[in-house]
Amino acid sequence: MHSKLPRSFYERDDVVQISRDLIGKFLCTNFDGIQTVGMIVETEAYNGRTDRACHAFPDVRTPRTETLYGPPGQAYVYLCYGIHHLFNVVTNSEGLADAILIRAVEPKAGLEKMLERRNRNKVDTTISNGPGKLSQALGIKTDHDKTDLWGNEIWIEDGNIEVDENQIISSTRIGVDYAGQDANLPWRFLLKNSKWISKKA
DNA sequence: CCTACGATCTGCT
DNA sequence: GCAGATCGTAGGG
Repeated sequence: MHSKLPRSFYERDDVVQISRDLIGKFLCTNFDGIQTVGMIVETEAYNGRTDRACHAFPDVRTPRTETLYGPPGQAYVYLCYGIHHLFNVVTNSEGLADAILIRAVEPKAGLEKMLERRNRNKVDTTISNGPGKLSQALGIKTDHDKTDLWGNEIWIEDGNIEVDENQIISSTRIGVDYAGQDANLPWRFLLKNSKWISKKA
């Protein structure tokens, strides 16, 4: 049985642990009656209070970061480089701006639709091996910012894939050089031996 | 108002 | 390996 992750999954206070727990889970979307599914193989944790790399650090409330301060279990989708829609999961409790960036998925269902959205004609790893690419493949845009993850458009399922702790690799996060020392935090998590990740650890 | 730049991707060399 | 794309956001005047 595949079941949607409950609100309690996102409400926990350790964003790093939740990032690990998301490896192997299924990210699903359903727009206009067409479902697409990808297994999460790469994540990054961002802590709103201690982490310079987080958009909300140290306590920056702006129209954009309001989502991060909102309820856990919602999507935080923002535009990067004016082109890419990056999908994050808000965690912890309301008022605490923690989030997890989903960086890569292994396509599992709705491959035809993913190809169409990506403007490709053949499935290979480049279909979804990066945060901008997977959002495009799954049809996620900034319009979906603040979407609840237990609704009918975007959700995450437990696909009952057993992922042992030693199957998860950690490394430093990508593209956060601006964060000084915090760029060295090992808060990127990868499914070992997956060919669907964005870059090797 | 104005400016600088980004949790990236692609195509070309 | 590298430059260009492309625009919302944040911060300063």
